[in-house]
Amino acid sequence: MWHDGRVTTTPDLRAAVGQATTAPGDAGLARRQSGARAVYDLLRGRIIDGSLAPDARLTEPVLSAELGVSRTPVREALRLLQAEALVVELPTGGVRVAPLDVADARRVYDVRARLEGLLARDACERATPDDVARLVRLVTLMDAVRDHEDEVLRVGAQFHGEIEALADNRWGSALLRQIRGHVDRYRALAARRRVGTTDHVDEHRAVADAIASRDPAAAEAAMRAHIERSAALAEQSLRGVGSATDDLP
Amino acid sequence: MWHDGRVTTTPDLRAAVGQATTAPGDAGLARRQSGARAVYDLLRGRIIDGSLAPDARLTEPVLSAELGVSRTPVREALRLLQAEALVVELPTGGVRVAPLDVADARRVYDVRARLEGLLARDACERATPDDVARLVRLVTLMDAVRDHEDEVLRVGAQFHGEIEALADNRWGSALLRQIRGHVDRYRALAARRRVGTTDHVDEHRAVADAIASRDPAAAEAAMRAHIERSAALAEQSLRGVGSATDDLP
DNA sequence: CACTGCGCACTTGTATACAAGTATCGGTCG
DNA sequence: CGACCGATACTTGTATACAAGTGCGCAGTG
Repeated sequence: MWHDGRVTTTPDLRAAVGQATTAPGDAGLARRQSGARAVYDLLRGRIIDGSLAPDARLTEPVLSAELGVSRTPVREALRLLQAEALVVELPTGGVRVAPLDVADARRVYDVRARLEGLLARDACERATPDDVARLVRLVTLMDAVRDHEDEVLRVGAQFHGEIEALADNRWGSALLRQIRGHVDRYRALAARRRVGTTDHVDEHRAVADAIASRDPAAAEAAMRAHIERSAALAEQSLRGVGSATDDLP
Repeated sequence: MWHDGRVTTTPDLRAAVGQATTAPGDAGLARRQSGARAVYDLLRGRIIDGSLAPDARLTEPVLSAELGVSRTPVREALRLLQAEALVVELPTGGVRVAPLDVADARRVYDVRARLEGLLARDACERATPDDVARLVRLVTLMDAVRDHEDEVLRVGAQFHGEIEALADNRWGSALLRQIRGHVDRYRALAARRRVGTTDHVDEHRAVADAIASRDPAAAEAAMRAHIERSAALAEQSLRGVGSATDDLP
């Protein structure tokens, strides 16, 4: 499955398009689920989880046929993915799934560290006492579930989401969203080979404490340090998985 | 012209499409100048320079007619602009030129400061003695032309481009490109009302010195400080131009 | 005169048709 | 047997046709 260039197993693709991943939380946006969006969501998920292999060529006609839509929405979805750099343009004009360059993962995390650091700073400058209390509560909760890694991850995501919401920084959020797909992709790749873990609880607590102390610079530094430790861990986990991405010449 | 929602004057639009802004420096990329790209370049330029007013509604049929191409490339160009946030989606599905929110300019510069800071750090870690010499030479050149503001700006752009090239950080560059249009847009808006200037020469020299000293953290800090001073200047210049953007309710 | 209901014109989203360029594969020739 | 050449099939890019949903305006009415 990993090396197969096409959409394998063909499971309810046509069903997925037209309904797509309708997250229950999106109650606010009553968007007309344009088929292009559905195709985009589908392909994006498959690229991130690896069922669409790196370097796999994606052509509009075969995607059209397999998904049961015309080329138009497929084309639009591919352009969206291209803007997100999840697919790269071939010299001839087509696209292929972006290669997995493990060395580049570091770069993704570097950028993420700066952006999330900025958001932490902004959050610190805007947080009300109630907000601070909520962050502290999340850290306490994380501590309580610290033995269940997936729970820790879930609470962690919630923590970061809270920071992002507090920051209310449109540009920071937009750019973070731009690279989130790649972060998730590397994370999915490293998931199988986790070699260790940092102390998520303490690192998050450091961020929360800095915000509680109303020290924006400290908040930024703590968040940045946290992401950079995550980066080091991911890098360590990824080292050696190159054997699973034998696509580069 | 400022308040007119449509493409005014209609000067050689059809001529522009099909040839487009073929920058002489783009010799490396022998891209088939797809009409969609030409439309994108054209609209992007008009949004940045203000000839397409903020909040102006852009509809595919009229753009098609005025540019002499079908809706397909127009649609694609609009989606690219949307991904870049230079146009925003209307609830009904159409798009309009992104409003000019002066308060948001600060956010753009904040993000830019982090990204360029990261690039300066990376550049510092990779620069060869020759590279350092080139940067120093640019600062010297900037000093020599310090009385001609446009020349200073030109050399400054070259300096930043050199840093970016040295950094060789795909993600930093990609995200920087994402917001460059907005930076240019605010800069164009502020150009008419420049109220002062920071000492570009000294600020750039600080960056070059840090890199020459092989101090990545200092390079990052110097670049970040430089951008933040530019931000303060732009903010100051922009204050009061709200009268020129009387579009919000 | 204000309000309500209908109808039109316009918009986007999708599908399909057409043109042009390119890589590939087979055949043929040296 | 290898290399070159031509034709074919496939790709993207563009144009056009069709369908559906939405807002706006106008007329009629209380």
